Amino acid sequence: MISQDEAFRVQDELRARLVIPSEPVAVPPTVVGLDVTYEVGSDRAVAAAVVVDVATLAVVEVAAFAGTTDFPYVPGLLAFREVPLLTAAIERLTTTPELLVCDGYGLAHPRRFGLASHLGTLLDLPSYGVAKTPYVGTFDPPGPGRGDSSDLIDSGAVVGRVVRTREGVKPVFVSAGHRVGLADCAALTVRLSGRYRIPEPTRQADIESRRILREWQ
DNA sequence: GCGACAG
DNA sequence: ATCTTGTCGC
Repeated sequence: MISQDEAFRVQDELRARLVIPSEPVAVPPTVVGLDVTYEVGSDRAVAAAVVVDVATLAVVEVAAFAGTTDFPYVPGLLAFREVPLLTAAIERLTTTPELLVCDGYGLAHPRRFGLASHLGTLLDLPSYGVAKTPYVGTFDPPGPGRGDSSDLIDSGAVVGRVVRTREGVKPVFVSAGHRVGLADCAALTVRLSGRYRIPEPTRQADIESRRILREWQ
């Protein structure tokens, strides 16, 4: 396992490859939702990569990787815990991944390099993060309706958007990862959310990784 | 120094 | 993250 100082250096090196376009990018026909479920009291875990059709929100393909983590959970270093498992799951897909939807943050991170940015630059794929709870930054509550959103601001910079995916539910925290701008990420999050607060790709990845871990142990 | 801290 | 079902409410 690498040290925290080494992990910081890896983040600095990978951040040099980061590309955040200021113009909108085309929405791909499919996206890949990602999540990891851990076994209680051990370092065994299952990562799931779920391909979702953007037009219908239907699950097109599920791939998973069961293994062990070698890095503890450290806020700000989540990528070092989850990226090896997630990349292994992504490599098992037969569908070509076009855009990664991660459970966590991208640029809304203490060093502007969360899990979504890490995975995106490593695989050179468009990526962004959807988190369920705040981490860095301040924000005003978004309006009450589906699609309402507000800026997530850290150190004077807009690092993400707080997005209401359903009327009357807690918002989610969206930030760009790599090769996609924040406005696209926020709009896509609303498009990818149907009946639930969590957008379908990461919601299905959560469900699948749980189910596979349950059957695997 | 103290508390807070994605999953 | 994880331990966990039903239940209240829109």
